Amino acid sequence: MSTPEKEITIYDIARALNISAATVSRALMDHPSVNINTKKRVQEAAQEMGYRSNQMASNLRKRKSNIIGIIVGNLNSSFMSNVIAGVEKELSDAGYNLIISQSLDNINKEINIAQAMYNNRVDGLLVSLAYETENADHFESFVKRGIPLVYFDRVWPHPQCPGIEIDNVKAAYDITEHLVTQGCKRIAHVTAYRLSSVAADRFAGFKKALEDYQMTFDENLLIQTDLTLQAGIDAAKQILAMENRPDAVFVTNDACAVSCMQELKRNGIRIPQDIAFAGFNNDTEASIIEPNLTTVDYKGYQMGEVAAQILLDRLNQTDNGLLKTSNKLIQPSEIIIRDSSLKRK
Amino acid sequence: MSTPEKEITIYDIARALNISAATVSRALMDHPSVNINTKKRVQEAAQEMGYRSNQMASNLRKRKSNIIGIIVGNLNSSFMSNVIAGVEKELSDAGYNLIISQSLDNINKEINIAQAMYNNRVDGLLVSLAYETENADHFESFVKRGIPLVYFDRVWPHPQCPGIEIDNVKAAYDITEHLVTQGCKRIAHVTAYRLSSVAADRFAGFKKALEDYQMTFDENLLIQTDLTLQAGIDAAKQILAMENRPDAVFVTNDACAVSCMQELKRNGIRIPQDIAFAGFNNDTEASIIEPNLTTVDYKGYQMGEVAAQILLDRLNQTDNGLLKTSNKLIQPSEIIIRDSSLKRK
DNA sequence: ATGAAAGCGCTAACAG
DNA sequence: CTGTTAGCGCTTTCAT
Repeated sequence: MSTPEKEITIYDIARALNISAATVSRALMDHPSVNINTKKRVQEAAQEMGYRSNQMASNLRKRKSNIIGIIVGNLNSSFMSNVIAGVEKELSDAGYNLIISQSLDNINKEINIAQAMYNNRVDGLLVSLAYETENADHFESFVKRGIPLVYFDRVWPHPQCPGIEIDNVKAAYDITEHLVTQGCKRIAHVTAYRLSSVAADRFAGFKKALEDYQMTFDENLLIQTDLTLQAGIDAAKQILAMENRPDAVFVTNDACAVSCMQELKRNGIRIPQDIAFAGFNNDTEASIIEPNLTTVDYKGYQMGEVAAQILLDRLNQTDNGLLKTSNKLIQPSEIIIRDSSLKRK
Repeated sequence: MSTPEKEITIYDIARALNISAATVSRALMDHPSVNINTKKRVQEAAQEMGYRSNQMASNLRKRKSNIIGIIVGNLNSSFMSNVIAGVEKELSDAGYNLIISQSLDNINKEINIAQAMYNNRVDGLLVSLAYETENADHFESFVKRGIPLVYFDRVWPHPQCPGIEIDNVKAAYDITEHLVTQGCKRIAHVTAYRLSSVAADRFAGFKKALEDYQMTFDENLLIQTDLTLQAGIDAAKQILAMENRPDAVFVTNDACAVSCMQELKRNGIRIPQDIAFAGFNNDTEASIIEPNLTTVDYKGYQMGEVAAQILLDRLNQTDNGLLKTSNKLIQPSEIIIRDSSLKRK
C-alpha cells in the first residue's frame, strides 16, 4: 500500500516464463527474430506484472541519452508554442524526450544552457538563437562531438548545421514594398542592436526595396534596440523627438511594434494616417492592437515538425531528401496586410 | 578530427593518477572523506582530459532519472513562460532536468503525456491541468509509486499532492464586486464546460458576490464553453442574440474575454458603456485590447519557484515549512482595474 | 583516506 | 529462434 511495490525487470519476466532475459528484451522491442508466440507471452506477462522498461539501463547500454534539447529565446508566443508542439509530436513519435530551455534572449544564459545540455549528453539539439547572440562558438562542442545540431527560425550559418528558416530578405522586401506603394516616403526601421543573421536579412530586404524604388535610406531612421517592450516605447520617444518624422515604421518583430504603436497613440499620433506600421511574426497581439498590425506570418507547427525531422534524419544517418544541395531549408511565409499600413483604403 | 574523440571515464582519470575509480568518483562529487589534495588533482585532471560525467550510468546506479516532468495546458502565455522560467531556475540549480509537455488543454493528450512520463520514470511531476480535465485518475500511478506530484495553478485536490494556487474564490468575488459597484445589474459569466476546481472556485466567488449584494443570478447568463478564441466569438454571438442582454461579462480567462470583446465591438456594442468586461490572468492581450481589460494578475515566476521548491522538498524528504497544516498553498493575486469595466470614471 | 568488488537493468555479439 | 556472456560507467558498501 504505502510502500510502492518493487519494480519488476526483464529478469522477473524471464523467470516467470522460463526463458532468458535476452529473449524477453528482444520480445519487448519487437525484434523480428523472436517467435510470434513467445513474443505474445512476454508482452502479456509484462502487462500483467506491471513491467515498465528502465530507460536508464537501456540508455547506458546504448550510450544514448534519448534526450533532445531545444533552446529558444522565449516560449511566450503562439509561434513558439506551436513550434514546440510540432517538435514534440515528431520526437515523441520517435521515442525521444525533449528538454526545453529558454535563453530569455540573453547570451550568457544561452551559453550556460548549451553547456548544461552538453553535460547532460543530449543526443541532438535544436536551437533558435537569442537576439543578442553574435556568434555561435558555444555550440562548437556539439559539432566536435558529432552531436547533430539544427537551427531554426533564428539560425546561425554553419556548414555542418542545417538551418530551417523563412526567406527573411524577401518577406522584408515585400512588406517594405507594400509600405512604399501605400505612398510612404520616409520609412523608419526598428531592429536589434546586433545584426544577427535574421535581423540582417530583414534589414537587407528593407534596403533593397527602397533602392528598387529609388528611395535613399536615411540613416537617422534606423533605430537599434534590444527589441523588448520597453524598447518599443523608447523607439516611440525617439520618433516623437525627431524634427523630421517618418511616415512609416517597419519593426522587425510584432511585440516591439505593438508597444511602439501604443506609445505613439498615447501621444496623439494617428496610425496609419500620420505613421503607418508593419511588424513581423503575426503574434496574437497583432490582431488585437488597433489598428490591426500588418505583419509577416509563418507557421510554427510546421517549422517545428521540419526541424525535428531533419534532426531525426541526422540521428538515424538517413536522409529523406529534405536537404539537398544546401543545408538551408526555406519555409513559406506570407505578408498579412491589415489596417496599420493602409493609408489609401 | 571528424571522428569525435573517445569519451573519457573515471577509469581513465584513475589510471592517469594511479588511484582507484572509487576515489575519483568520490572526489568528483566532493565527498568529504577525500583528501583535499587528491580532490584537487582529480578535478584538475578531469578538466584537462575533457571529462564529462555520464549521467546515464549515474542515474542507473542511483535508480533516479534526474528528470522532472511538467505538464501544462499551453505554453503560449507570458504567465506560463514565467512559470517555466521559475521552475527551471530552481530545478536546474538542484541538478534536475526538466521535460515540458503541453496538453493543449486536451484530456486525452494529458493522459498520454502522463503515461509517457511515468514510463520515462520522471522523479517528480508538476501539473497544471487541462481545462477539460474532470478527474485526475491518470495521475494515480505516480501517487501509488510514491513519485512526488505537485499541482499548480489548475490544481486537483488530493490528500497527497500539494497544490499551489491563488484564491480563485476571493479574486472572482472581488472582481465581481467591482462590476457591481460600477452599477452593473445583469452580469454574465463565461466559464468552462466542465467545472474544474479553478472554474468552480471562480464561479463560486462570482455567485457569492452577487448574493452578498442581493442580486439573483440569472441562469440564462451562464455561458459554458471550451474557452478557446472561437468560444469567445461564439459567446459574443450568444450574447447578441439575447433579448435581455447583460450589462457586464466576467470571463474566466483573458484570451477568451478578448476575442469575445472583439466580436461584440464588431457588432457595434460599446465597452464598457453597453457591456462592461472583466477577465482573468492579466495576459499580454489584456493591456492591448481597447478598452484595456480589467483582470486578475498573479505572478508566474514566483508560482513556478514555489511549486518547484515544494517538489524538491518532497524529493529530499525535507520540509522547509512552506506547507504546514494543509497541502494547499495560496499565492497572492490582485485585481487590476482598467477601462473595460469603468462605467463611471 | 583509499581500494576492491559488486551490481544497477539492459542490449548485443556470438554461438548454437 | 533462443541462450550465454560480457559490459555500458558509475556509486556504494565493506574492508583496510
